[in-house]
Amino acid sequence: MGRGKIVIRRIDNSTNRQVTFSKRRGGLLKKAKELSILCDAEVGLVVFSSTGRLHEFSSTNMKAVIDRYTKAKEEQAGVNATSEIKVCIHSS
Amino acid sequence: MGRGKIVIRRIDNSTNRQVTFSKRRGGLLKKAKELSILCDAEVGLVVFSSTGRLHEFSSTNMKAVIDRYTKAKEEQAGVNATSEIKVCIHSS
DNA sequence: GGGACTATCTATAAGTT
DNA sequence: TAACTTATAGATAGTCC
Repeated sequence: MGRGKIVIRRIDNSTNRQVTFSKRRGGLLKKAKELSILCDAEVGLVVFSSTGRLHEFSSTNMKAVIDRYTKAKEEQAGVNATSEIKVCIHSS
Repeated sequence: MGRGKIVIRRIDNSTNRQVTFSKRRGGLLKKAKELSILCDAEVGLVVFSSTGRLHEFSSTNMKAVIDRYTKAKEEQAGVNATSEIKVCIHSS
């Protein structure tokens, strides 16, 4: 978007990269917030700039999102483990 | 964007909410990826739909992002603790 | 570094099949 | 209901301060 089309690859010029980071980070955080409101979704977004600075958004609080994420992943792993067990039983 | 302007509030109609969620989730994930590439940033994004389904993007891997986030937060807390100690020393 | 501007590109709301 | 289409709102690249 903007005056010219750009290719999605690392911006070499560090000044331009910083400016683009600042603009797009704002846009991304805004859209994350909009999604959470419009669609009643729980969203957690963490961004570290190339200089190591942290920026974040969470619709509730980040710890809650991370905990929920971790649990969801554990459950997924559980399901996979179960299906692997089933596979073992079937193939033996 | 689109044929009409919308207000950012929860979409009541569940069908419309689901359609909008699907579209905007895609857009958000894409922009998160673009930011990470263009600006050499580390990004982690977690989205739970209102029905509880998990969607995610991470520029490296989510565990690494969460660990880095946790450490950054601990350091922030450390800095704050230090300044509070300083305040105590000064005021005593 | 941060705003303001604006031409242009992209995302998407609404409509259609 | 999910795709596909299209008109339009919104994001942003380039620019100047």
